[in-house]
Amino acid sequence: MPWSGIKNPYRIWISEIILQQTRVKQGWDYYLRFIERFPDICSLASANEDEVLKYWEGLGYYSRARNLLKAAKQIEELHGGKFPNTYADIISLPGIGPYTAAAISSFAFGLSYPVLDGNVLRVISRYTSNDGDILSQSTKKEMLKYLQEVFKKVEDPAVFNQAIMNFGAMQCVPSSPECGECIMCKNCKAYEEGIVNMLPVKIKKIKKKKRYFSYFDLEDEAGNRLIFRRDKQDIWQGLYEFLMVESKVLKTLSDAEITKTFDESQIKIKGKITLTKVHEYKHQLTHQTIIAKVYALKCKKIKESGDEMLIANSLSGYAFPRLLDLYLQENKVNYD
DNA sequence: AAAACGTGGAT
DNA sequence: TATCCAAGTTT
Repeated sequence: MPWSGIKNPYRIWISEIILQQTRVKQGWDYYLRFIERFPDICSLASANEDEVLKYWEGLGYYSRARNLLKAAKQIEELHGGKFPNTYADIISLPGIGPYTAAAISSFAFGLSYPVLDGNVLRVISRYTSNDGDILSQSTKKEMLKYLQEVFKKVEDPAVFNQAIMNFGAMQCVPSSPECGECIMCKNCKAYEEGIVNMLPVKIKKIKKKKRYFSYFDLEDEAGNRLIFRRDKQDIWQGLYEFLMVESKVLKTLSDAEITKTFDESQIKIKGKITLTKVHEYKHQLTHQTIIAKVYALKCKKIKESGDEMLIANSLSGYAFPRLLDLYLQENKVNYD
């Protein structure tokens, strides 16, 4: 990994945030680019949120990027720009929870805090044959208690944390681990009981809802486009999109309905709106399925409009959800 | 305390 | 195709 062996708390912080619910392969390039553009706390703290989000574009869980910026500012104000070196100060930063606080505390400062992530949860549940639901608070508490006991004998918390996570990622894998070759099998209770494949227990009930988005990508003859920043408490907060109407059911809008939508949004346009093409996308998220139609529209000129919207000639500085990023790439929109 | 938050790759 | 999973946190 690009960050292995690094002691720089800032870099460890960035890498740990990127790795939250994200595979190394997926986050690798993001880490390199992020570090290059924002090499230290100071450069991040003075950045603009749109740019930070642009560097996060496509990675998902965008609150991570927004919190990164907030935290950098907090470090500037409360800690004089120097990364805090106590667990209490670290966990008080936005975007940093128990796992990340323990990771930074041990990796950067050698403090004795056990990490408890998905890997560790799996390893401990098998090793101790604990069939509690690892998503429940009580099971996590139980396992953390177990680890804290173990940590009394741990000399190098950083090495131990790194080791147990790697062990989970490489040996004690979720499905069909090779227990016969495992160095821990002699003391593994789940192995002894023959229930390795039953563990860990995860009880989750996610109900997926379907949402239907109609996007209107209006471009004028000068190549200007109309975009909006998503600021509501919803998916993709802080990212940009075209004028959008959400509906309960899938529908195809007529030219008249499209024109009406622009009229109602009090957008001033010179010339008639003409439809070039309708693109369809299905986008799968954890808790919802987005079914989107993107109407590619042209007009003579987009005039100044309300302050919630933006008329942009180049879209390269704005972060878009993957769905729209795909659309922009497919249509070779001025996007650099 | 449960539900929401993204995306891509594996099963 | 559907579901699960990945170095979790916030509300």
